[in-house]
Amino acid sequence: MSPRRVTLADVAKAAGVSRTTASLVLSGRGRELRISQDVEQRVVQAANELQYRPNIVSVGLRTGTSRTIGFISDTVATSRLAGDMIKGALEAARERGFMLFIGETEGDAELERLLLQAMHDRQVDGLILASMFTRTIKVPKSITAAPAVLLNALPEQPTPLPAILPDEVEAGRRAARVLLDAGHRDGIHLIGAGPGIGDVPPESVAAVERLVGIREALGEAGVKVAGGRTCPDWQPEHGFTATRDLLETARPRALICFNDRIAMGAYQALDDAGLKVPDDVSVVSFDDHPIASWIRPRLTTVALPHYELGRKAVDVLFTEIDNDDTDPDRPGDVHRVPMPLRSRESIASPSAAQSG
Amino acid sequence: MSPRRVTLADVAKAAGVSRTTASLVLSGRGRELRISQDVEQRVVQAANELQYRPNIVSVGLRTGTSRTIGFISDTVATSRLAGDMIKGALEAARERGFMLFIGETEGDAELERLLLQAMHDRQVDGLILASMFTRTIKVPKSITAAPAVLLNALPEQPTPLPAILPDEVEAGRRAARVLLDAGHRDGIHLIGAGPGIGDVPPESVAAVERLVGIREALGEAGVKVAGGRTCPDWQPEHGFTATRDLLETARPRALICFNDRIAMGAYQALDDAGLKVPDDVSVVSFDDHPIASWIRPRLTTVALPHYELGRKAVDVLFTEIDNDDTDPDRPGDVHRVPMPLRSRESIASPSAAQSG
DNA sequence: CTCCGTTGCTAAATCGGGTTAGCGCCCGAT
DNA sequence: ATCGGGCGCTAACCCGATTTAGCAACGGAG
Repeated sequence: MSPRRVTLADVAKAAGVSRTTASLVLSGRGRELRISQDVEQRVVQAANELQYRPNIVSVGLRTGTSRTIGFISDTVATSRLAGDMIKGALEAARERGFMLFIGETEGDAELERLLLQAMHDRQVDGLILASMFTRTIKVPKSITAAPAVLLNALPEQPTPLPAILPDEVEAGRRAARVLLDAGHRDGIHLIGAGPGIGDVPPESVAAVERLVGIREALGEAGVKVAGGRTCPDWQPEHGFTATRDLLETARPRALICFNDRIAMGAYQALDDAGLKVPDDVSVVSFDDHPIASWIRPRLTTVALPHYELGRKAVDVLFTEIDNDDTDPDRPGDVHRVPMPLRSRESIASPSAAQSG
Repeated sequence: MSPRRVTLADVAKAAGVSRTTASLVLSGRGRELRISQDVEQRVVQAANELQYRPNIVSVGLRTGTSRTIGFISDTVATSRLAGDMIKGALEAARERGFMLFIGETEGDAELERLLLQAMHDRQVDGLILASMFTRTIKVPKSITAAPAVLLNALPEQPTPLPAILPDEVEAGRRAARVLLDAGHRDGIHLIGAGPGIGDVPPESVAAVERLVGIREALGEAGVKVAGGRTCPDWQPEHGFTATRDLLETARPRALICFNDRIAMGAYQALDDAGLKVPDDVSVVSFDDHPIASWIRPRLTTVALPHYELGRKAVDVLFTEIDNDDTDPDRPGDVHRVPMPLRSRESIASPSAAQSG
């Protein structure tokens, strides 16, 4: 096919030295092993002229490394979420000269096992186990063959693996504070979870933590949640029905929607009821999904930092790779990545209208 | 760290044979090379008991392959588009025991060069060069080091690389036919491109081809496009302003929007003007973005088959890998993947109202 | 009895690097 | 003249597989 790759032997021959010498010079150990300036220069020049690049496969065989990390997620296709997370991981890895293997388990444990095997067979230097929505996962035990971190997930059983998660509690506080700052005190309703601390969809870490943050911040201001409705699935249609049902019995002044898709449904229900956002009802939400800036008025929302999560996962993974002396009994650190507020036009001060 | 991997030497020792024999048996060449049943059985059993898995890095060094393909795209983070494309490629690759390297160029030629290098250094068996929106790209010449295909992209200069693209012309015809079938003859306006064949955003293959298909299908039915407005960028806000401007001078009966985000903006403008979809105005669009089923009424749209595109790219790539005898002067085949219609609720027969 | 061919297996080379042990040379000290 | 030691470099082995070339044992033909 193409002209054979340039090998170290070619460089050595061109420079008139042994492969050993060429290897020492090019791996930067020439100085410490007293290779002469003259030889060093000849080797470097030969390498440049021949455009030599070391074959990473060969290096991998000798050293057991591959300059590669594996990114295993339950799905890569849900919204742009996955894309941004992968992008962050990709860039952080590239900065260190590492490539990314992508794998998708679709929640299938057997597939996950095969994928881990395939990655180990390729001698990955580390693994990222990612979930596309924040939740607890069962960590496969074969994971211990290489350093690993959990991304957007917490282990069901205690493990020494570090976890990288969005700071959902603080996000909840932030959403609540936006309403408080605008002057809201009454008629604050939740759509997607709540009002009680137990009213959350199963397995959703995000729901629990956001709810905790919301209740904390409101509580500190002496404000009570007026009501809340749990949605079985956080999709627009459920946001719509939950809000429509709410409007039959109450006149909310502000809605905290548990994600942007729910908020979109809420917008539709408010519109049907002839209520204007933000003049009649303020709306704040979570995620910063692309639609948040497509719907009108544009939605104020607390953003999931997907890109940063991906970067952070790689950063933490590299510290794991570097100090290999981790205590297998100490549970892994949990790293929280801040969720920034995106202020848009869906919040206003409560008018002098009726409360609910 | 972990107990050393089981190697072929371990299996050979356990079976009481040489590494050569073990290798022959396990690679299925035992029969042809007259290894006895007895020995074959001992080797297979030893391999199973020790849970032997060949080290792909080592195989790679010897054979020059890696059971890995590289997926290089301009960006992986735009909408779920990329995710589905990657997912399709991922599954098709996995079915053959291959893994996927992911890389992102961000449109930077230098980054692309480095990425290609990094992949060649890892001896990828093939490459997929993907674009996140259908367009023409400049093919880097170092690509020839391995079999490659273009995904969602056409080469600027003729190359022997095959290309995999959505069948946009047929999609255009399909969109037009939906309206014709519903009885529309007058007041059909285009939003995003047209009405003339040259009225398209630069570099957008999709715009040109969709427009061609639309004009063909309408022309065959003896129907003329009532008007069209080009959008500089296919985002909701531009769909909104284009539609708002249109409504100042015309009363359309049907809109063909060039993508779903534009259609979303069009919905907003129609709503502002007090026009109902689909009773006053029918709307058909392209892409089947998630929002198409979130907005109300749900949008009839001709779907981009991202998942299928990804699969197809891998399929075509493997035929390239298998017959290595490609003529470097013959231009590569162009494979078109059908774009299926998603019928929803945004189309109705034209009412007896005024035409525009 | 010798020669030859088949059968069943293995030694050794190979891929492309990294790493260890050590070789030859020159210089200064004894 | 001899010895010791630093200097500058290289031979040889290693990683874990595949593949080529070939060896030993056996049986049948001449």
